[in-house]
Amino acid sequence: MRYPAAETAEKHQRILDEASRLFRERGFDGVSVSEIMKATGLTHGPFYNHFASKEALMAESVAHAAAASSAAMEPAKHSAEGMLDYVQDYLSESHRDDPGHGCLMSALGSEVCRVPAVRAGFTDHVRSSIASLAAHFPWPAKRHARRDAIRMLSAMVGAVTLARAVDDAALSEEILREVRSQFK
Amino acid sequence: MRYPAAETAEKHQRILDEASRLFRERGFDGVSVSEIMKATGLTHGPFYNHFASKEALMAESVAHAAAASSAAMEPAKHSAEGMLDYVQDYLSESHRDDPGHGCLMSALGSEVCRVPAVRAGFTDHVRSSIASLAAHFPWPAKRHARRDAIRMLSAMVGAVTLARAVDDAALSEEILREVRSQFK
DNA sequence: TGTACATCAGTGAACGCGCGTTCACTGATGTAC
DNA sequence: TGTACATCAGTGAACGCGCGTTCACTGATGTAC
Repeated sequence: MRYPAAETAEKHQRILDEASRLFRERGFDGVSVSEIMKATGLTHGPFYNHFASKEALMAESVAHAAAASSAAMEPAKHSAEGMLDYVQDYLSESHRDDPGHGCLMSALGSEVCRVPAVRAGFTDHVRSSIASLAAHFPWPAKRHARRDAIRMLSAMVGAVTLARAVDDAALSEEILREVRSQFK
Repeated sequence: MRYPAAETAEKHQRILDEASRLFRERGFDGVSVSEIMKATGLTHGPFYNHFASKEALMAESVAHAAAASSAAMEPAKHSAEGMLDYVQDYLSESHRDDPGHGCLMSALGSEVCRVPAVRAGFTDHVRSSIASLAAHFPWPAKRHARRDAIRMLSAMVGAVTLARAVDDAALSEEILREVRSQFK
């Protein structure tokens, strides 16, 4: 049956919300189109009314998660303390334990290079993350801000990735703690 | 038909060689059992003479790649220059472009937490990588060696992961270069 | 304003495909005598 | 040393399953008059 026009756009957003969460939690291959549609409360059929293919959804989901991530960082940019807290939260146990609502780069980092369709959106996100950290983090030397932002982002992404992968709670916490204290 | 006993053990090793290369290149879900067996020059049938399941192969492959990685680092441990070169090579374009023979952590980092069977072997590898870096890298302050090793490893894994994911050659090289110069 | 009809998002059965896994069979090797 | 037979890694067809994707159909909504 035909549905009110407004609902269609809203459903598109809901599919993206669920897809970007599930992809981050389970990886691109770990979630089926049916599961994503079920999570939005629909059957799998109308998926192709919204997206050309699963790969197209992956690409839009990455861009969607990137936009959400950037929006979440926005308030922190207004103060040095905000940026320090942002980095500390990034390296927290609660971020480690909630990949579905967390950073794209640490959740899907090693998969992105194998999915051509998502690389462009991912690259934009890396670029804007570096730029935001460089511009707003309270660096001791502004002249090296970009260089230092790249180093910090690498350490953040690596630390959260390793902290999630490791199955020893003490080691996982040690990794987060030691990288956290590097940027305090 | 029955085959010479010596060949069996050798084939087991060849399967592990190919599997650990292919998993690093394409991810756990990106390679089928048939492809791995074909790469070793066999049909897929005898796979189950060697391994209980694909998941068991993943676990052995991770341990196999970890052992190879540790062996490759061994000669570097004998001198400060060796360790400095090791880290520079890790952060090189050639390592970035050859995940199949490179570091487990940057190739499969974000997938490991979703495959319970491989986490133990992966954790051992993280632990031994931290210990080796802490013990042999020429740190300015030995007292903080372990802390500094954790920070360096996080940055190395994050940098190579991002450098591979990004589809902009200049940005990819910039990431590697800036993290390389941090440890020179 | 009321009626007739075209639209199109959602339904759910169905498609082909490749996956991990199983199995009856083969036949050179290793072993018992 | 020679012969008879058990072993078992490799073969390749086949299994069920879940995947991404398609499609004929439904029926409330939006539109033309």
